[in-house]
Amino acid sequence: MIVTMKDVALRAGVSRSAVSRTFTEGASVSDKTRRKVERAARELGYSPNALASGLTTGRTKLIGLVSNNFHNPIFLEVFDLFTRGLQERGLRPLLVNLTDQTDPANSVRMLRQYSVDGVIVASSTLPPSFARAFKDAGMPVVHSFGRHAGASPVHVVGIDNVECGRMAARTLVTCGYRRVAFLGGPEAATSTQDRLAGFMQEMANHRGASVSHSFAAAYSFDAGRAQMARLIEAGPADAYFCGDDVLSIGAMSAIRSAGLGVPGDIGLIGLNDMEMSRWQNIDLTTIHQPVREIIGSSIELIVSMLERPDRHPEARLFPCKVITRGTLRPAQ
Amino acid sequence: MIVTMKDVALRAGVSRSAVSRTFTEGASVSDKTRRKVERAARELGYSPNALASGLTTGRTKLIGLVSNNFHNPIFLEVFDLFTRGLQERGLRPLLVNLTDQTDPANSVRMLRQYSVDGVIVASSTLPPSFARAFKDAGMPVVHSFGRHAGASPVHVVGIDNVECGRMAARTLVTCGYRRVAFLGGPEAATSTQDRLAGFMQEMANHRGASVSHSFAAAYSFDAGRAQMARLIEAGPADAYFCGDDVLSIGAMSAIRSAGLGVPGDIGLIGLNDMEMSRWQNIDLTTIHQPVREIIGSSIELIVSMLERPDRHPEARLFPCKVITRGTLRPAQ
DNA sequence: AGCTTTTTTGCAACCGGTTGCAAAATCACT
DNA sequence: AGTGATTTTGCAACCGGTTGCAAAAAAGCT
Repeated sequence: MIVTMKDVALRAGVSRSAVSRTFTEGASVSDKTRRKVERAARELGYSPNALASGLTTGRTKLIGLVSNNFHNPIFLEVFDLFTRGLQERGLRPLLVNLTDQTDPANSVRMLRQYSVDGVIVASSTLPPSFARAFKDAGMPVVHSFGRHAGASPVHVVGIDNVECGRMAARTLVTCGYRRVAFLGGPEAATSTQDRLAGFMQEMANHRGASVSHSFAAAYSFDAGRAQMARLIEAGPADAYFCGDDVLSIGAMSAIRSAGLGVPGDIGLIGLNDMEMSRWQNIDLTTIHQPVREIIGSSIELIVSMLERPDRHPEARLFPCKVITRGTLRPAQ
Repeated sequence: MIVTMKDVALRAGVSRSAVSRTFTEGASVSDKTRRKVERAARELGYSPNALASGLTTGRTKLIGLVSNNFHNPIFLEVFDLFTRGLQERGLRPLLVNLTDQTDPANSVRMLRQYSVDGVIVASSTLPPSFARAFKDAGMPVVHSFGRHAGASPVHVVGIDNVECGRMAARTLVTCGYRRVAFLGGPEAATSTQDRLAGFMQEMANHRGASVSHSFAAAYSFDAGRAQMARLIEAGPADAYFCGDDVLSIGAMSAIRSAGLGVPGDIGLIGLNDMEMSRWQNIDLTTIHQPVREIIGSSIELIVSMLERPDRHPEARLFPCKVITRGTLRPAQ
């Protein structure tokens, strides 16, 4: 059934080594035998078994793509870009879906069993320890959308969440809001903590303003809606910086359900600039995160790690910018 | 660095075979040696290499997950459910992102190189020939969200698109619309063709009504918006059955931008019932597609194919139902 | 042509596992 | 203890490739 190099060698009248060499970049083969082999391979429909070759070379061209964000619409774009980018470089994404219960050790073992060449952790909510677990197991790792924590032992590619918090605060102040608040994602998420920190830091420069904060249970529509409903009940602020776009949309829904208007009664600014934020019936003012650049850079990093696994870990942070749409009143 | 069965064998004072048998279900090992081996394995942090074992057993536990729908929000849920479901059964999804240019032969070769145990094609727009290419290459295949075409040579799990077309037509008629139309996805997509056929078929029973149809360039917000803008320009129908939910939302956006109302001036019914369709600022009446059941069934099928690869191909179609929300006027 | 240098080639060992087979060990029984 | 049946074990060959090494072939030179 399955055609191996032995079959090709036989048909081409050469040794198995010759076949192997024909299919390995930069190996020494004469044009004559290469042609013979290629012809035989074509006739037999042969293509080398990546797994078998990975066994000896130690290179499987498999990259673990680890994530726990399977509910945030922005991750559809993330998966698209990652899979495309990896494919273009001849790499294969092995997808790992981390549910809340999964033990890091478990995924580490799993990816080691498949001897992946590297791991991309794509998540803004996983703690840094997660990426480190892979590194400790000896695999090249890049943490995309991760937190840049002091001297991280692994590569981190993402945005400066603290700065985003400041940016949101400045924007709200510029629009003349006085009673502002942060409606964060899950309290434990590093991204939430950082955005809050930046937000508070910047607001501290504006003594006249009143600032508060609270957290939604998840980065999700329902969580945003529920939390905003609670806030309205208790007497809401004038404007909210929401942990991300889905959360913002949930909040918007709660506001409208309460008979209030956006931005008339309450202003909103999100973070991510996911595709649907520009949909006309959403039209969310938000902070744009350069997803494409982050992913491109992550892939570039993991590829370079394949050659130099000991490459010194670095943090690559990309600047974000405010996209003004219709959920904040105009700047004064 | 990497610990192999030889190391474990040495440490446990047994042969390599003994180690192998300890880790293979149902092999003959005495409790005594099993314990010795397990202890040594634990101390060394050993876990067997899935690729090496796949080489001899012919089972890699890798499943190719092939899709081209990386822009439709419903596919985030699809990927989530597939990866979870496969993981739970000890299988690993190898993701393949088909761009428009990719040649079927190419992906077939690629997946053969990694000797995947099976392939799940998850797409409503790919022609049946695509799934067949994998089957012809000798891999177990399931086409999820595919078309049930007469005697398909591969397993198909999905919905009856023709019946959905009829269902949409009946719903519009029941609501009293007289000038109705189908706003399809890409004309070439099998799902579009089938939905159109069913829609026309059912409308043929209602001679008083006027029916028309047109197609959007893709199942996307922009395509839906653009096409609806064109339709409004030319004088729109009273209600539209849209190819899917994203398309509907795009259409809705165009309608509102034109100063018209939904469902006041134009009614809309979508298909998919993706998560955001129930978001309060969208609130789309749509036909629910039982994604969870389709995926569960697909996985069950592919798993059963692992044991009996020659299993006779079947079509599993799940019933859909109309979810009434706010984009059609109430039934009369 | 004869010699040296360079390129190409096949052999054989190896990657990390699995498995048929026969020998060794254990068990059950008289 | 001795016998036969049953279980456990290690050997060795294999899965589909790669690669160091030395021999063979080709190329370059006088």
